[in-house]
Formats: sequence, C-alpha cells, structure tokens
Amino acid sequence: MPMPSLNIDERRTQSPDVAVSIVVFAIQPPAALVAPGTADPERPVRLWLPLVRRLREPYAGAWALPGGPLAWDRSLDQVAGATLLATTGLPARHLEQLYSFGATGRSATAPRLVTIAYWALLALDQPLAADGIDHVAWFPADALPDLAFDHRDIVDVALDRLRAKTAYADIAARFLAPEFTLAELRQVHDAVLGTTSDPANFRRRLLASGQVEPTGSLRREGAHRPARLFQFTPGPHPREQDPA
Amino acid sequence: MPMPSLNIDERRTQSPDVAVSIVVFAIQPPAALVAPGTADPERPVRLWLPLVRRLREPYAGAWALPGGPLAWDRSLDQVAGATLLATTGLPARHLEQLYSFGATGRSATAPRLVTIAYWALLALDQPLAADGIDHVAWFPADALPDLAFDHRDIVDVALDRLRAKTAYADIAARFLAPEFTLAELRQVHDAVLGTTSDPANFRRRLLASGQVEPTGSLRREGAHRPARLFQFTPGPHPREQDPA
DNA sequence: TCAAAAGTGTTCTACGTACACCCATGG
DNA sequence: CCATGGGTGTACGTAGAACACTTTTGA
Repeated sequence: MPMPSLNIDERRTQSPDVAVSIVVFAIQPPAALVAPGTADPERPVRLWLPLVRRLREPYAGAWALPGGPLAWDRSLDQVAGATLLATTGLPARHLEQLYSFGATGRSATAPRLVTIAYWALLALDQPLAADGIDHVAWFPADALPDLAFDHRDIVDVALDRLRAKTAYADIAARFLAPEFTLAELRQVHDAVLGTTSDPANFRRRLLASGQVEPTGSLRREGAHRPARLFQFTPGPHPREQDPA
Repeated sequence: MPMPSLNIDERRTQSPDVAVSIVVFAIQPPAALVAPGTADPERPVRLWLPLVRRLREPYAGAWALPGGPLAWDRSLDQVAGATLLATTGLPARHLEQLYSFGATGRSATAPRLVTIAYWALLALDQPLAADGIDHVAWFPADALPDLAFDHRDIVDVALDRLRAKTAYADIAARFLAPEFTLAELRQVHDAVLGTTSDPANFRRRLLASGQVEPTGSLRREGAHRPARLFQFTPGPHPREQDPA
C-alpha cells in the first residue's frame, strides 16, 4: 500500500493548469452569428450553442467551447460568468457547474490541464450581441462540427444534464422571456427532450406543480383565442443553484 | 465589456493548486478506528465516514476530509481512488465525482486552491484495514466534529447526492456484500434516507425495478422463516458511472 | 404452539396519458 | 360562420402506500 501522504488541501506541487469552459444553450441564436449552412426553416425551435475558433496550437483553426484560465482572484462561478458575458454579451438566465475533466493526455502538447465545465441557459428576451464579438459562431446542438480537445464529451454531458433538468424541473422556462405562454414553454420543452407533449396534459401538470403562475395579461396573435401569460413562481425553489 | 480573451484551454498563467478530496461512506466502520464517544448501540445501522487529522497549518489539529494533490501523471479518478485506498485499505464499491470547489479565500494562508471532491461507498463484506493507517478516525455522518476549510459544505453536498441516488437507484446495495437479503437492503435504504419503509412494498418495488435478482440460496438466522438472498442484476444499467 | 420475520394479496389513491369537447378570436 | 389554437372534462392505466393475511422457521 503506497502513498503514505493523506489529507492535505494545500500541499504545493507542480500545479496543473486550470481552465473553465462553458456550454451555453439558447433557443434562438443571434442571426448575424449563425454558422453558414446550419439554419433550417422547418424547425424554428432548436437548441443552439456558441463555439469559438481557436487561434493557437494545439487544435488551431478548430472549433472549441468558450473558456478561459482561472484567474487568481476569481471564483469558478465568476470566471464562468465572465466567459459567458464575453462570448454572448449577455448574463445567463441559469448558470451551473457541470463536471470537471482531468484525464491525462487531454492536450497533447500543453502541460497537464484540468477543465472545470459549466453550462448555462440564455433567454431570448434580449437580442444577443454580435458586434465586437469575434471568432464566435452559433451551431445547432444536433449539428456540431468536430471540436478541439475532448470538448465533444463535455457537450454531451451538458446535453444529458439539460434534458434531465428539463424533464423534472421548469428549467425550460429560463429559455424564454419573463412572461410566456404555456404553448411556448411546451415547444421548448419538446425541442429539448425530443418529445411531443399533449398541450392539455402539459398545462395541467405544470400548473399543478406550482412552478408557474398566471400574470393576468393575455397575448393575442393569430385567428384564435388569446393565450394567458405566465411567469416563474418566485420564492423558495430548493436547490436551483448548487454551491460553489 | 472587458476580457477580450476567449476560449483557450491551454493558456499558461500562475496556476492554482489542485487537490482531490473524497467523502467515503460506509455502514459499519472498522471497530479499531471508531472515534471515541460516537458509537451508539441503539442504532446499529448508521452512516459513517473517515476523517483525517491535519498535521500542518492551516487548520493543524483539525479534522479534514482525506485527499491529496493532483499528481502530474494521474487522472482525477485515479487520484481519488488512490486516496481512498490509502485511507481505508479497500477499493470503492462506487466512486463518483461530486463537485469542484474554487471560491477565493477557501484557505486563508495557502495560495489559491481548487478542490475537486469525490464521494465513494464501501461495502462491508471485507473488514476495513486499521493497521498502518494513522491519523484516521471514523465518525457518524450525523455527528461530525468541526472540519477544516469548507469541508463541511463538501460533506453536505455528498450527503445530498447520496440520498438522491438512494431514492431513485439501487445505490444502497453497494453498501452490502454481493449477496444480501431485502431486509438488509431496506435497512440501509432507510438509514440513508431517514425513512421507515413498508417491507412488503419495498420488496415489490425493488423486484419490479429489475435491479436485483434472487441468487437461489437462503439465509437462516433467528426463529423465523429464512430469507432469500439477492444480488445486483448485472448488465446494462445506464449511467452508473459518469465520464471522467 | 408461539413469536418473529419472510413473503403475498387487496384496496385505495395519486398522477400521467389519451382523447373528446367547448371557448374565443381574426378573417 | 369557420378555421385555429387556447383551455376544460373525463375515462383509463400504472405505481406507490396502507395494511390484512399466510408461510416458515427456532425455541
């Protein structure tokens, strides 16, 4: 039984590099930054995420997740939030740590690298900025190019987590503006999970859960009865955000 | 909007220290290492976990989670497994990454520190080693001493995860020997969740889930009908282990 | 033959699904 | 007045909770 050294949080050794990467999901990408050839008028409600073109080796020229090194005086959450802002120009509607990746050989040339991955949701109530943001393009989650490092694995884990949370929580509402119709919410829900829900049952289930409540106002559009608008029920929703 | 630097996995900066800490759960601690005054004959089935007495500043003399620095040539999972082995003398029945903690000011004196936390389960089919393991004591999970750093937060997150997995998966069986009775499994299940399940319903639910299957043999003990022994159903249980 | 735990059967309720049907609106 | 989506009502099936009951053993 080797390794007599137990415990110890602070021992100083040759430290690996620590980076934070982030998988950002949105329902509608900024039109100016849609990657060529990926739009599909047949499917208006799809999952999109932004990628960054790498400028340096290794993987120069390849697409990668947005990210950056962990700054000395910033928490993991802060670095993730700053990366998101620099990539999209918007703060997240939901930001959550995903998983940490630290296998050896993740980067062939670079020194040892540990990546702490986050995932985030953006609402579509503000247009995403496109000016002043270079080397970024948005791709549909089901039509991604080859990615640098093991970033494809990270995206897959993020998709799993997003679908799991969508199935049991109201996470889908965070894609939308503060006020939304239940039909909009159902479309997002179905787009994420790949299902087709019954509108009546979706409505009842959601109302019974107490996660949303009507705002009182209506939205009229098209030749049919206007839809009631809903919002998140504010207040104590346990464990929406993990600790940091 | 500051921070023009996007992307980049490999940029070299002053790296923080990276450590791996682990929360190890077991149902029965090694008798020789039970912390004084924590045993309770009234409750034979309880959750226990090992702590390590710190030798260095900061927090010298305080109890802390087992852990160690991330070695250059080891993956996160490997370091977690090695720490577990050094602390308990046994390999884990279940080992899973928990969360990464990287707030600033976690360690007042040490340089910046990022801790990647794991949690593990030990089976009680082998006696835990006590010889050659120093500075380690086992405590009941509901009667822990004050812990160094923010390790108390880590334990709380691990408890939440353990309870969540116990509620929807057969994770409780990993505390037991390969063959077990449903009554044993139910006791573990209830000890972890703090519930008292109906034996009949527990039996039916578990059998219907297909997660366990009878081995064919019986166990006779006490003045009552012998109990059938069960085992994990081997094979494709999706997502028992997250990626690394 | 009795206590004790293993194991089975039965009922009740909650909740999700399927689907028929009514409501309100613009054209 | 009709097509369209919003919204309600209702019947069915499955799964868990509660609990009465039978089975098998050691003493």
